Amino acid sequence: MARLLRAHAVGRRITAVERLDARLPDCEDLAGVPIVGASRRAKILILDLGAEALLLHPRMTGQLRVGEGARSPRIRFHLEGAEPVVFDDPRRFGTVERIPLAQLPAALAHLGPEPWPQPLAAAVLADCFSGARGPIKPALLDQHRVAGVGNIGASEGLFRAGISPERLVPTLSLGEWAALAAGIWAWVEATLAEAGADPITLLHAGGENSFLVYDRAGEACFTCETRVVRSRQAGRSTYFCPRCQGGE
DNA sequence: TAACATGTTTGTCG
DNA sequence: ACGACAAACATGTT
Repeated sequence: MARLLRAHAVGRRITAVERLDARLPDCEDLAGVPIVGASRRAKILILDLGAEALLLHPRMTGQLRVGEGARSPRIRFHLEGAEPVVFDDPRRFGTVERIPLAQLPAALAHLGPEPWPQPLAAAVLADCFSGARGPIKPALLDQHRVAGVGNIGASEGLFRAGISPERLVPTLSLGEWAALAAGIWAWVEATLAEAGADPITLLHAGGENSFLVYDRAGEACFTCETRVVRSRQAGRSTYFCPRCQGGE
């Protein structure tokens, strides 16, 4: 989505903002403001508007679309010389926030380091989990430790690393932290490779995607044919191959 | 119908 | 103070 914004919106001027959901902030006064840049931190999209920053978080079901076709549009940014960018979000968990540009670092300060585009060094990743005692998978969802890994990414990263989601954090070796850093990185790469074909279309559970274990309970592991298991950790579904991710 | 859902924060409890 | 976890957000899908 950051790529989409860079390709489509950066360098253009906002001509009008149509807010269709009153829970989002009023953006009428952004008419005439140029979009200077677009970036991303964790899963937060950041539009640089010069004096302020616009933060968009898609959460569960939010998507960015260009032009018409949105099913549940919440806010529409009209641009000079281009189709509008629409924040389409049926479940309405997504957020839009306006902050002065100077407050941007503070607004993102709670986030742990990025596991992509540079894979985290094993020692750095291990450091992120200092103090954690419980199973690795729920800890991986904590944005303070590592940024941008959600429920799908945690299962997919652990599978690629060959580490059981039940493994207790203090028992992981340096080699396993390295494998996990590589596993998370590979998951992001695989996701972007598919999204790259059409930057507007996101991947969805149950749809066409490259999930190796997520949402595949009872199906054969692509590596060893063992049935993928679904369990529940901290109230969230976890998927794993009990053979490839053996141990505790 | 009931159960479950891709993300993240918040409050509660130990 | 810190870690762990259930609940909450609002709606759609199985």
